[in-house]
Amino acid sequence: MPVHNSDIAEKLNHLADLLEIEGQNAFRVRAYQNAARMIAELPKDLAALLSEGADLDELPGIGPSIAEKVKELVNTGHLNALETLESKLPGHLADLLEVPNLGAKRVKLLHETLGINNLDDLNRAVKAHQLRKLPGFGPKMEEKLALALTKFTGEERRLRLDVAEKTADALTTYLKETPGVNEIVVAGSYRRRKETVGDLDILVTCRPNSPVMEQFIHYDQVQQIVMQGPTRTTVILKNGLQVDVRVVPQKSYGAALLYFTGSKPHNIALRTTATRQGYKINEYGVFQGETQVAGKTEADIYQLLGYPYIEPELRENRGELEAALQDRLPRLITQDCIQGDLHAHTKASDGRNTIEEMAQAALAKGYEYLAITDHTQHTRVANGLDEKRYRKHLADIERVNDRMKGITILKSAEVDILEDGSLDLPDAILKQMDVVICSVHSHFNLSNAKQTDRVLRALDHPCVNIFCHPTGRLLNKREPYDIDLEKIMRRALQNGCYLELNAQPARLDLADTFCRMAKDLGLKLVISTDAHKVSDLDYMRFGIAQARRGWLEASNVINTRPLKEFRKLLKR
DNA sequence: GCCGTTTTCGGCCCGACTGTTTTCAGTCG
Repeated sequence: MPVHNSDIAEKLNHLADLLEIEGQNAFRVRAYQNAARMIAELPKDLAALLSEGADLDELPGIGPSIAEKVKELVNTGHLNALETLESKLPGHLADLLEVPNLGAKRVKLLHETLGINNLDDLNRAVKAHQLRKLPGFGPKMEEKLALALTKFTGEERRLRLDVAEKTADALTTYLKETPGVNEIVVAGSYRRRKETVGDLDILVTCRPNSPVMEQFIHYDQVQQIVMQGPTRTTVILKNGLQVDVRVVPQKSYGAALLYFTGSKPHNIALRTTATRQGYKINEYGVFQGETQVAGKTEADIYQLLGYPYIEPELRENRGELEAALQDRLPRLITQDCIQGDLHAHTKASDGRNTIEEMAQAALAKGYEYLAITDHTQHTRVANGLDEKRYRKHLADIERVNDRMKGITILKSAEVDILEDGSLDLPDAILKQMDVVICSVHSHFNLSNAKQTDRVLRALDHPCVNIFCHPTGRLLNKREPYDIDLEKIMRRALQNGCYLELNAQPARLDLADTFCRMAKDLGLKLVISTDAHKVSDLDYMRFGIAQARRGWLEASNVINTRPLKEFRKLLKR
């Protein structure tokens, strides 16, 4: 069975957990966690890199020891070091680390004194009041753990960005009503525009004695107060989302914003640099001795340390600090660069609005063009069009196009790629389209080789221009299908076609790391909303955010081009 | 275990809050 990066990352994380419980050096533990994170984010399979003879310890965070372990995993499917450790510590012990307020030290103590090996054991011990006798535990901790265990599912809960946005908007509006509040900003992965967020980090500056924390804990959506102090309060909302509010003085605003925006690895890297330069960074500012030398704005801090401003979407410690020093930071794409949307449905298949309504909405956005891309016959659930209906639909598009001023409607369809890689409409019809986009909507479970070949065959069809939502994933709902995207990208490049970054917040497909892979390969992308109604055209901003996370510039995205140039780029 | 424009050895971000303490360890972000 092939070993994927996610499997390797999971094993390394498990190894890190057990080493931590065993009481190993914390930095050694972190080395495994760092490597696991880097590997999980890598767009290319390590197994493939190894078979090409690549030197793994050239990857950041991987040295000789971890490189050896990855090799072992890829070649044998086993990891001796992990298995040895599992023979000493029960395999499910690491599950306990996921329980709030339990870290390595406490888990070790529970295991050694009460023989607790898993969540069930912990449940029993809590109910039997055995914990309060242990050193470092007491009645309060026992109570907290009991409460945590009733809700604990073991699954990490991350909210889609668009869902989190609604929660954040309502809460910040409410907090702004507090007397004395100056600035409120949602930082964290939300500000970095990650596709999902685990919690909300809200930063507040206010006059002294502003009752903002009181206001916060009395928000009607608060279910539980996790902790409460003068500068930091954490609650869980009724929808399960954790929210942290931090209050800092105005002179620390930039430092606090930088700190709470993260990411953690970006901050650690930045602080390490600061230390080398004789400074200390914390959330209150940059300090030389006792003196604050920067901190009012983020830009001041970057500048002091010798960096240009780094956009939040880039702060993942994926090379942005090095690029900044060498003046190689991308000029990230912005929404006003977009000249047209290349993926939109109408009532003809599963959309809610007419061709004209969609075109009017696109015109109102200032677009020069809009492709109408209804489904084809094979996607029956979406009322896909067969040849006969499609011919009539083409005529409808032409009629509306003749009537409309100020925008060009492009004749198109989201053509199904069938299981064998053939297309769902005859060539004679495809040839009449201005642009042909195609997608996988069935047979998600093919092997990597078959799925890849299927799409390669579609890309080899001379009429095809764009391959849509290339991995088929639905965030929190459906895993991506197994496909070799690097091969797909190389073929697209070779054939003069493109991949879509689908801006639907439930898809955001391509992922940021694949956007960057495309850029590195020299393949341009299209950012499209896949709108099924007029208001969905607003999803463009999620696509733009994802593109920015993938280091894309306007020049990497073909629907930033005016129509005339765009048409030229479609020629294969 | 990883890493290097002070280093191939000796570092590795830094602070808030809680509970159990009698001055602090553990957890978390």
